[in-house]
Amino acid sequence: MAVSGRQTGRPTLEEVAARAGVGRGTVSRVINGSPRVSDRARAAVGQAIAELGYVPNRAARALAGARTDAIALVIPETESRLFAEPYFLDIIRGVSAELADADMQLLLTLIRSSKERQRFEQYLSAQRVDGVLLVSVHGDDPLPDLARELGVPAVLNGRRSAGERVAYVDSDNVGAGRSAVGHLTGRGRRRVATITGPLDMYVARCRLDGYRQGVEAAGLPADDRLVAAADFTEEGGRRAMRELLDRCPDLDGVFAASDVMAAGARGVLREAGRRIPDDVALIGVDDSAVARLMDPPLTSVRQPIEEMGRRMARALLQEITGPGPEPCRVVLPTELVVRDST
Amino acid sequence: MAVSGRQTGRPTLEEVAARAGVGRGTVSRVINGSPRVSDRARAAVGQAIAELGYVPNRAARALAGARTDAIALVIPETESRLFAEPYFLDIIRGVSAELADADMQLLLTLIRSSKERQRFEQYLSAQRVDGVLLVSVHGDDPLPDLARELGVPAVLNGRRSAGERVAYVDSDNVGAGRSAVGHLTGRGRRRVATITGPLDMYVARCRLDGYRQGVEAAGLPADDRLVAAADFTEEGGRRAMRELLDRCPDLDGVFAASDVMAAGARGVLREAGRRIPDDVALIGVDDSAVARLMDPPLTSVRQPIEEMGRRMARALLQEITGPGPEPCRVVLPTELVVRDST
DNA sequence: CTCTACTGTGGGAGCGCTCCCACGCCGCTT
DNA sequence: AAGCGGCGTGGGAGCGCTCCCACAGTAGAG
Repeated sequence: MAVSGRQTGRPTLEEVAARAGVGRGTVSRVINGSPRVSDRARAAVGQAIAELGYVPNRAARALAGARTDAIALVIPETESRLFAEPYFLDIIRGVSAELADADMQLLLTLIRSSKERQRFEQYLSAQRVDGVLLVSVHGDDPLPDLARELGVPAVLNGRRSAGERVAYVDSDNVGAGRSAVGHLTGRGRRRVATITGPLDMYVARCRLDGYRQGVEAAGLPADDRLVAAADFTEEGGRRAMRELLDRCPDLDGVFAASDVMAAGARGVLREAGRRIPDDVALIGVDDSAVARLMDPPLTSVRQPIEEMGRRMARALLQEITGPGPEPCRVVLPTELVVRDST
Repeated sequence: MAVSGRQTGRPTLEEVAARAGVGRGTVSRVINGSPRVSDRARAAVGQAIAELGYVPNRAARALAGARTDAIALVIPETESRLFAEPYFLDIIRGVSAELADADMQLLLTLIRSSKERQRFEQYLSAQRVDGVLLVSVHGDDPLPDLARELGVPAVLNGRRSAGERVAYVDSDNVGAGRSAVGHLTGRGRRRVATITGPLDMYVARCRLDGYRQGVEAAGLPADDRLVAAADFTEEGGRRAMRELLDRCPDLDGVFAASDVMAAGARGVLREAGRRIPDDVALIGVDDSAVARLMDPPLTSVRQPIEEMGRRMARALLQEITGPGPEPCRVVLPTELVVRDST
C-alpha cells in the first residue's frame, strides 16, 4: 500500500501519449489548451490523464519552456515591522486567491538583510520566477527598477512617489486623510492635529496631504504646529502625541496615520486626562484588529487590503501573459469605519 | 546597458566549465561542495563563476536531480481565521530565516476550499516540493498522513493529538495553562474560571488540562461550572464570559485560552461593572499586539512563535537530507508576560 | 482534376543540470 | 620492476517537458 519512495514512477507525458494512442505533441497541446487538437484526440488524452493520474512535472516544464509558473511576493523586513502585521496576511490572502485560479505558485520572500537582498537579486536575474510582487513603499527602493531592467514583470503595492513608473496597486491615501479629517470636522472639531508616518514614504506624505485638504475644505486655518511626524510605531505615536499636546493644548481631534500610532496616542491622551472622544476625538487608518479591540473602539479608515492583493496578482498575471503598453495603475478607494473614538 | 529580454543568455554550467578549463562534472562537483575536487580546479571554477556571474538553473537541477530546493508552508484558511493573525507572520518569519541559510525556497499555500485542498494534494503527490510544513491543529486533518504515505517529509506546527506520529514542533500548552492559573492563584484569586478553545483541537484541550492542573496545584476545588468552551474568537469569548458570569457571579479570575477571547471577555466584564484587575483578574495566551494595546494591558502567556517556525524548518531540512528513525518532537516552553490585567 | 491552403498530428532536438561510468595518473606495495 | 588501489577528472546519458518542423489528410479554388 505504501508508496515505495521519493522516486516512485509518476506517469510522464510520454506514457499518457502511449495510452491515449497519440503522440507527445498532441498530449502537450491538450494540456496547454491549444485549439489545434481534434475533439477525438482531446477526449482520448483527457481520459488517459484521468486514468493515470497524470500531473505534469513543473521542473521539466520550466526547463523546456521559458516560464516557471511561479511568482515571488517580496516583503522587506523593514516594512513588515512598520505596518500592522495583519496587513501582509491580507495581502497574501488576496494574492493567493487570485493565483490559485491561475495555477501559479506563490513564493514568499522576506528580505531582512543585505545578504538576503543580494540573494534575491540573484534570483531575479536568474529568471527563476515569472514575475514579482513588491511591497515597496520607500522612495529609494531599487528593487522595482532592477526588475524592470531585467525584464521581469513587477507590480508594486504602493507607490514610491507620485511619478511611479512601475505598475502598482495602491489605496487612495490622500482620500483617506481627507475623509478622516472631514469626519472629525463634521463632528464639530476645530483644532484637528495629525500624526504622520515617516515622510520619506509616499504613503505618509499622501495621508498628510489628505489631512491638509480636509482642514482646508472645512475652512479651518492651516497650522503646522498641528502636524507631528512619527514612524508608524506605537512608541512613535506616543512621542508625537506628547509633542502635539505640548504645542497645542487646545486640540480637539487627532488623525493618526495608522491604528498603531493611534493606540500610542490614546495612551498619552489618557495620561493627560483627556477623555476620548469627549475632549479629543481620535481616528486611525487600517481598521485593524487593534482598532476594533481598543478602548474605546477606534474609528478608522479601512483600506481594501485583500482586494489590493487580488488586483496586484491579476495585474501581474496579465503583464506576464501579454505585457501591455501601459503599466497598471490602480488606486482603490478607502472607507470610513466609525466607532466610539470620534 | 539594458538587458535585452527574458531569454537573455544566462551563463550555463557548460560555459563555466569551458572558461575554467575543466569538465562539466568538475564544475558540478564544486557547486555541490563535493570533496573530490583538487584545490586548483576548485579555484579555477570559483573564479569562472564569479567572472560570469553564474547562477545555477533551478529547473534543470530539479529535473536532473531528485529535489526541488523548495518546501511548502501550508495554512488552512480555517486556522488562519481562528488564530490571531500575527501568529502566522511570526511563523513565516522563523521559517523564512532558517530556509534562507539553506538556500531553499518557501512556497506559501493557503487552503481555503476543498478544490484548493485537492490541488495541493496533487502537488504533494507530484513531488513538487522536498517537504511540507503544516499548520495543523484539527484532530481530523488528513494532510499529514497523506504526506507520510507519499513519502514527503512533513513537520507539523502543533499536534493533532497526544499520540501524534508525524514530526511536530509545538509549544507547551499544558504548561501555559498551568502557569497562567498559578499566576492568578499566586495573586490570591480563589475562583478562577477558564474560557477554552474548541475542544476538538488538541491545543485547546491542553490548555484546559493545564488550567485544571493549576487549580489542583493551588489546592482549590475543581468546579466544572468555571469552565466555558468557546472557539478562539472575540465573539466566542464574549459569549463564554457571559455564561461564566451567569453561573458563577463570584469568580475573581479568568484564564482565556487566547488574547482575542480575553478581549471579548474584557468587554463583557466591563459591561457587568467588574473592574479589571480589581474585581476580576484576566489573563490570555499569545502575547499578541492585542494584549499590549488592550485596556488595561493584558497579562498573557507568550509562545515563542518565531522560534517554532525556525525549529520546524530546521527539523524539516534535517528530515529531507537524512530521514532519521525518530521523527522530531519538540515542545517549546512558554513565558508569562505580566501586565496590568492581573 | 490539379494546385494550393489549411488543420491535425508525430516526433526530433534541445533546455541545463546531475548521476555515474570510465579513464588517466599518482604513490604505494610485493 | 610490474602490479595495485585510489583520487581527480571528463563526458555520455537522461530527467520530462516544449518548441517547431515536417508530413499526412481534407477541402476549397482554379
